[in-house]
Amino acid sequence: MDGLLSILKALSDKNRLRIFCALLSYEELCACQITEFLQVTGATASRHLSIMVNAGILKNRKDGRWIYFRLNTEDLSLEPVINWVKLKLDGSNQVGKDLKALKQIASIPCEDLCRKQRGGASRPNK
Amino acid sequence: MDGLLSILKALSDKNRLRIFCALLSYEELCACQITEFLQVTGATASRHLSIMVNAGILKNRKDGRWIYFRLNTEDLSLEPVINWVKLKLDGSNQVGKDLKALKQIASIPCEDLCRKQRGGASRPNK
DNA sequence: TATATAATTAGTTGTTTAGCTAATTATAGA
DNA sequence: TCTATAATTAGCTAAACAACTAATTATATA
Repeated sequence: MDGLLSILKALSDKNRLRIFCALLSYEELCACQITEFLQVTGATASRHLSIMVNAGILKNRKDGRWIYFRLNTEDLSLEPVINWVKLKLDGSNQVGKDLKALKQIASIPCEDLCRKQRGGASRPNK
Repeated sequence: MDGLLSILKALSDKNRLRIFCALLSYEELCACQITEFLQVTGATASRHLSIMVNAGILKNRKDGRWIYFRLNTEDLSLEPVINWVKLKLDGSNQVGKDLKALKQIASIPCEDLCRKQRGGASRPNK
């Protein structure tokens, strides 16, 4: 029961549910992309992601300085909840807006995105 | 998305998840039976139940002084989550203990149960 | 009609949690 | 090897929430 509870708690926060939905459409997303997507600090995004990883919902992989997150599709017992969320959020206004924003964010290389996040211009200005 | 979130929040509390599971095995349960089951005050049980009713997970019906709660099986979009929870909690130790306790509680008439809860003996002692 | 009582609602308290900034860790590249 | 930097962790604050007791509401029965 505790395992199920940790999954339910991981999904019962709006920002984490938005991450979950984003990863229904994107194979994987970098921490910096999720930070940009949620419009929170990197520390906050990182905490949300670690809650979801600890609950077994997400997996991650490291690629140099970047860490990419994806749904833990290896756990087949997550399939029903994935389908349920898809069913419930079909046509959702919020999801529509989020996917639109993600399309833009995913088109920016992580390097540029991170530069922007630390306050620089969106392109090197030398 | 807000509707889904309210369902997830309603299920992401241990006592409420226990109520949900109890109602997977019992067609309906009275507020006083759930109070006894959770071992909390009636006020606390009532609050949990109203959160679940507001989320659309439960329905209730009044029968005199007693109010009975049941899963809202009319909402077919709840089916996937019901099946998921069943799958996840199959063989759960907690559920086993709860069902055992419920068997005892459900065998007591509400009248006797309520008398016991307000501090009286389990049977009229006149 | 008056009293007893099941349930809910109001009000309070302690705990959990989401967000932030600052500090730390780990990796890439000069 | 040293510096820059992406991510995480630590520490803090404000908001959300679960539990309790007390007050209120609605129903049954003497």
